[in-house]
Amino acid sequence: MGIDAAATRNRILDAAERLFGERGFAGTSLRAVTTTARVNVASIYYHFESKEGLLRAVARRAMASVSEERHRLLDELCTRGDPGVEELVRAFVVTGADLVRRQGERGEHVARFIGRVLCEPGPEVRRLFAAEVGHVEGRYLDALTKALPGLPAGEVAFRYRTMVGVLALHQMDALADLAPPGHGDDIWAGRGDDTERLIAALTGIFLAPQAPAVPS
Amino acid sequence: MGIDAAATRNRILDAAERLFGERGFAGTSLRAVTTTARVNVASIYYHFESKEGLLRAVARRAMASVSEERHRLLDELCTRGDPGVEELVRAFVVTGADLVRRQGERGEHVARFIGRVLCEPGPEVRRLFAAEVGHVEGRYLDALTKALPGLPAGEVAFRYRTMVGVLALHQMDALADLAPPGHGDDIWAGRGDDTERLIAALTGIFLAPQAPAVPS
DNA sequence: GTCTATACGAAGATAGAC
DNA sequence: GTCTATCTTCGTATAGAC
Repeated sequence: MGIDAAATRNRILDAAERLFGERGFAGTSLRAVTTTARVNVASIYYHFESKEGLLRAVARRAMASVSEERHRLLDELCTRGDPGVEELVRAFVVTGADLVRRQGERGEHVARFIGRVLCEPGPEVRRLFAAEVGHVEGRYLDALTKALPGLPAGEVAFRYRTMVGVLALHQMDALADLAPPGHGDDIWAGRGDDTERLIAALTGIFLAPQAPAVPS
Repeated sequence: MGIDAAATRNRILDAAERLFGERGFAGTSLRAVTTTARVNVASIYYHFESKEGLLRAVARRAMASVSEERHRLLDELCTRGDPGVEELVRAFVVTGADLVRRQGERGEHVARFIGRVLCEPGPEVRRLFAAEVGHVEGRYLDALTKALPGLPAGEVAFRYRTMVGVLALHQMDALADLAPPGHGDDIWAGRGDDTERLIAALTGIFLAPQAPAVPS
């Protein structure tokens, strides 16, 4: 693969990452991608085989960015001894902002894209996501479990996934839109920097007492 | 509007509710809707003006079902004096299960649909959602604020919306899919009845201490 | 008021020249 | 590797029959 081939591939990935994030997968046509990437429709099929192949490639790249960032933040945190719950949550939440700081605009696209991918398409992509970020997830789960003695690992995992979901929605601004016209505008500004309240709320998830066992 | 016209209308609404919930809005073609509803393509345009009009109609009907259920549960709760945080969260979460119990399969469709609608399309539909369920939201916010003295109304609203988001993801099984192959299958069964752990986690959100003010 | 038939464009995908 | 041309299918929407 020549240098310009790689460049083409990357332009396609960049465009798709942004558009999928903004309009969703089903809502984005390949033609929209090729237009903003200034490439031919056929080149997508050459490089990625199909629209879904493109999605997978974008997803893998985006996850890789996030995973890398998460690993870095976690490493940093662990040099100062076993981190507490809130520190772990903070590191997790801050990843997005950190990505923006390090990668500029692309960081936002990555965050949006991941938010979308997490709730839009079929389960397949979510499972790809799960497989791709498995390593970091494992480290986080271990650290959280250690920080939360008395809470079974299964419970920690459940709450971890809840956190992932909340962060995804937050990253695509889905929560801010829920403010109702009459009641909410004044009591919740929305769109501000909600990082701190987000961290507080998510930490609360982990610190909640264990649910009573259900007979099932 | 004749009796069979209303029947056609309802068949369309039922089909759309289910399909939008399963495949998303952009991912569902009108042809798919008309096929499962056994009606002609034109009848959609006759009854709903456009695809988006159909979405709005489906959304309104679904919200109405949920709102009604929520009001009922909240009424019931308030007859026994001022409810606590956990009781409120439980009533909120249980609505989905209750809807299934009362409406059968349709309850599941409604839940899925609302989950989708909440995170898929543009902000417009989310705002429609917000407007439509505004009344119940107001009552819940009031009750929660009363149950949480010391937590500013804005903070309660933020956390309430976080709860709505988590429930939406949960209702479309988005969270269960995140279990990674190697690590999670054993420690979190997924797909079980997670109602109790969900209630515990969400209650934790509200009981978390307030975040320190951010300079902004 | 409701359905049949169909127009029209856009979508995903491919073959083959360069 | 990249682009042109084209195929097929599907989606939205309408005009007109009943």
